[in-house]
Amino acid sequence: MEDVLRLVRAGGGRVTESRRTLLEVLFEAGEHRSAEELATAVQGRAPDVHISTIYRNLEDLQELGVIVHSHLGHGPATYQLASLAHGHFICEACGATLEAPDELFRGLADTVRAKLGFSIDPHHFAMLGLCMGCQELTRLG
Amino acid sequence: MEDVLRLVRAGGGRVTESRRTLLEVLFEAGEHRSAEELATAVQGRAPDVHISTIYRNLEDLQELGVIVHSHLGHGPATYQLASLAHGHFICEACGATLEAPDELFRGLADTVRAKLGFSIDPHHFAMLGLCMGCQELTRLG
DNA sequence: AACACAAATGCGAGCTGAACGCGATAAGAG
DNA sequence: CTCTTATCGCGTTCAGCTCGCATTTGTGTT
Repeated sequence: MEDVLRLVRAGGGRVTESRRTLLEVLFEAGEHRSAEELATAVQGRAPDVHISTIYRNLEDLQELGVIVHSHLGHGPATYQLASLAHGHFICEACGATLEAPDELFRGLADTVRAKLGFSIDPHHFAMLGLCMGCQELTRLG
Repeated sequence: MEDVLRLVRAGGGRVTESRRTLLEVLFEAGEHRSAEELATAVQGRAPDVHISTIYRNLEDLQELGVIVHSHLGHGPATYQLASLAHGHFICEACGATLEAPDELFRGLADTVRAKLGFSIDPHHFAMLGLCMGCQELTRLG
């Protein structure tokens, strides 16, 4: 947290109440928070912070590499600390979200680097599919 | 094409001018077309077709399994015939799009099925990362 | 060939998620 | 304490898509 504030200042940025509060919330809130959720949480402590300020700060913090956002489906983007980033598998049928340890992607990452020269970031977009339960249902129905 | 029209009728649907024209366009246009692009193409032949009709027909055709849509980035969704579906790798830096043969995902698919019981559909969301050129640039600074 | 009726359409309004323009405010270097 | 300018609050605007509703149009049936 203190490190991040130092990083903000180092980049010519200022540590404002909204920015500090947003960071506090991000550190406490865990994963997969939408901008709207973060705004509500921030406004619980600093009521006048406008949602557009949240969006601007989220963008700034991303540029600093402190946080990342990902898309888990058709809803709003979700934000979290970069250190917590991981991949996701989401069931198209029931919406269940499985978190994916990075090891799972290692094989794909190696293959893609070898064949296409491309270095993947498996976190940004979720990977869709069917969870175990919904595969059963599909098979039966 | 004829098969698709038959399928539409079989499902209680009707073959309207807008629906047939949209299908023609989809068969001719190839891959990665946004709803807006498809609308423009359709309107070249049937000027009164409204964009909301395009969206509704795209949805219906998806439910029939004739087409699929995917998200290649932060812009609009792109549509194409289900038979042409494939995965994508997109460079976060320069936007380059690489198409991914399904074999690339086989290893991941097997691992994920074994470990999580989850059956992946690698087409829906693109996978981000860095292309060869942009990796070089990043390395150089 | 005409009918009836649900499916589909055109149009406009509405919705969500996000970005922008602008004048006011305040962080923090000197 | 002052001055510069990063940041803010607010309202507006945008993109992408969805919905409600009156009207039109396929299509199986007569």
